[in-house]
Amino acid sequence: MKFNAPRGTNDILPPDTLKWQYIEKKTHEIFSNYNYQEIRTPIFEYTELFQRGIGEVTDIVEKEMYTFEDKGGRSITLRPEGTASVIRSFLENKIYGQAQPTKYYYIGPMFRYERPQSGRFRQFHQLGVEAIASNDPALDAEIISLGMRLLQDFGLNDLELHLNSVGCGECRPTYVDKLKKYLNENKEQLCDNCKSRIDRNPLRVLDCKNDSCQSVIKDAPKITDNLCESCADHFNDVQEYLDILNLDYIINPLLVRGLDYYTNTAFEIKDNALGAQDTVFGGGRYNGLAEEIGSRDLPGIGFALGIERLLLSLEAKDIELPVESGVDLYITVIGEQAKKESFKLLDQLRNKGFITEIDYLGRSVGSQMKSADRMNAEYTIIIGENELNNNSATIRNMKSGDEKEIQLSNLLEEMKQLVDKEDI
RNA sequence: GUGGAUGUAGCUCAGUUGGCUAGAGCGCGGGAUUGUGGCUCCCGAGGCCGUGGGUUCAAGCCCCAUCAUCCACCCCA
Repeated sequence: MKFNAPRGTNDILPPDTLKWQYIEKKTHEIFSNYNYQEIRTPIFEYTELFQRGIGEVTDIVEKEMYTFEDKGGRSITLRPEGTASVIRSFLENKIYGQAQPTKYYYIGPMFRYERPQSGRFRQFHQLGVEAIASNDPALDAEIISLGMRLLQDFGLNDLELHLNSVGCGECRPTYVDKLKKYLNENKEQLCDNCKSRIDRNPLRVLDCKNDSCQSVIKDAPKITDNLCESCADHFNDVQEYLDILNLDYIINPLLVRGLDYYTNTAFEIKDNALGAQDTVFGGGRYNGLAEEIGSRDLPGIGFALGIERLLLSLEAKDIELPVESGVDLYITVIGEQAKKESFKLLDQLRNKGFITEIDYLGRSVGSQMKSADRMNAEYTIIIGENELNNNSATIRNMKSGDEKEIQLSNLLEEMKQLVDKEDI
C-alpha cells in the first residue's frame, strides 16, 4: 500500500454515496420550502477573513486552520466554517441593496486541522443556513425549526435542543467581568486549564467537565440573569416563538460557543448517543460579524449541521435512509454473437430509462445470474443461441423464477408493462 | 499538541510458554447442472503478519523506533 488518504479525510464510497445524495436532495427540498436559496462560496479565502471574522483568540484561528501561502505570496486558508464567507460574499456583492432579509443556505466541505476522533475529521461536511439583515426573534425560531424539521425528515425526533443567550456588546462585557470576579474568588477549586482560561476566555470555563470546576460553575452568575433589557426581550421572544411551534428546548446558561461572533441566541442540538462529539448542529445569532469584516452593521443568524455527525446519529439509532440501489434489468448472454446483439439491446433499454446491466467479464451463465441476483435485478433477459435463432429473448422474473420467451420486437413494450417505472 | 488502545487475506477475526509450507468464517472466482441466481456440496485464487531496526539457532508472537487507524482530552460540526 503506497498511499493513504491524508489523516482525518475520508473516501465516501458507494453505497454510502447514495445516503449523501439523499441528504443533499432533502436539504435542497426543505430549505427551498422555507425559501432559503443556495449560495456557493470559494473553498478557500484570504486568511484574514477568518482571523477577523471568527476571532483571533479562538481555537479555530489559533491552531486549527489549514493556512498556506499561494504563489503570489498571499496567505490563503481552507474554510473552517461557512458563515464568514457568506457574509463576505453578501457584502462584496452588495446584496444589502436588494430587498431584505436575505436567506441563504450552503452545503460543502470544511477543513480544520485537529486530531481526528469519533465525529471529528480534518475534512468534514456541513450544511448550513444564514438569514441576514433582520434581528427578528421569529427568524431565530425559524432557523431552529428548520434544522429540527430536517432532522425529523431523516427520522430523528428525539434530539435535545439546548438554548441560551450570550448577550450583546452591551451586556456581555459586564457579565464577563462579573464572572471573572467570581471565578477568581474560587480560583483554588478550578483545574489548571480553567485557571488560565479566567483571563483568556472565561466563558469557556462554563462547559469544563472537571468535577471540581462543575461545583464552582453551579453557583456562578448566569448570563441569562445578566442580560440587558433588549437582549432579555429578544431571548424571551425567541422562546415564545419556539413555544408557538411546539418545539421543546432546554435553557442551558452554560452553553457557550467557540466562535467570537456570536451574540444573543446560541443553540446546539445534541444526540447523547453520539459520544464526545455529540453536537449534530449548532449555531446562533452573529450581529457583530458584518461590522467586523466589513463596514456595515448587519444582524444575522444561522446554523451549521455536520453531515458526518448526522450519519452517525442515524447509525446509532439504526435508521436506514430510504435509498434504492440495484438494477431493473440484467442481460445474461451466452456466446460472442449474443453479446453483440445484446449490446445494442442494452443501449435501447437504457435509452428507455431502464437501469440495465450486462456482463463484462465473460463469465458463465451461472455467474451472470448470480451477478443479477446480487444487483437486485428485477428481471434477467437471457439471450443465447436459441433466442438468436428465434429473434427472441427469455425474460426471467428474479423474484418468482417465472420465465417466458418473447419476440425481440415486443421486448421494449413488454418490459414497460413489467417493470414499474413512473418515468418510462 | 497530550494520553490510551489497536495494526495478520477484500471484510470480521483466531494464531498456545517464540518452534516446520500462517488459519477460520464471510466475500470473490470456477464447478456439481456442457443455458439459469437464492439453499447445499466440492475446488480455487488471494498474506513482505503496517514499516524499519534489534534480541535469538529460530520472531506474527519479545524489545526499540516509526507510520497509520480508533478512542479520549483540548475544542467543535
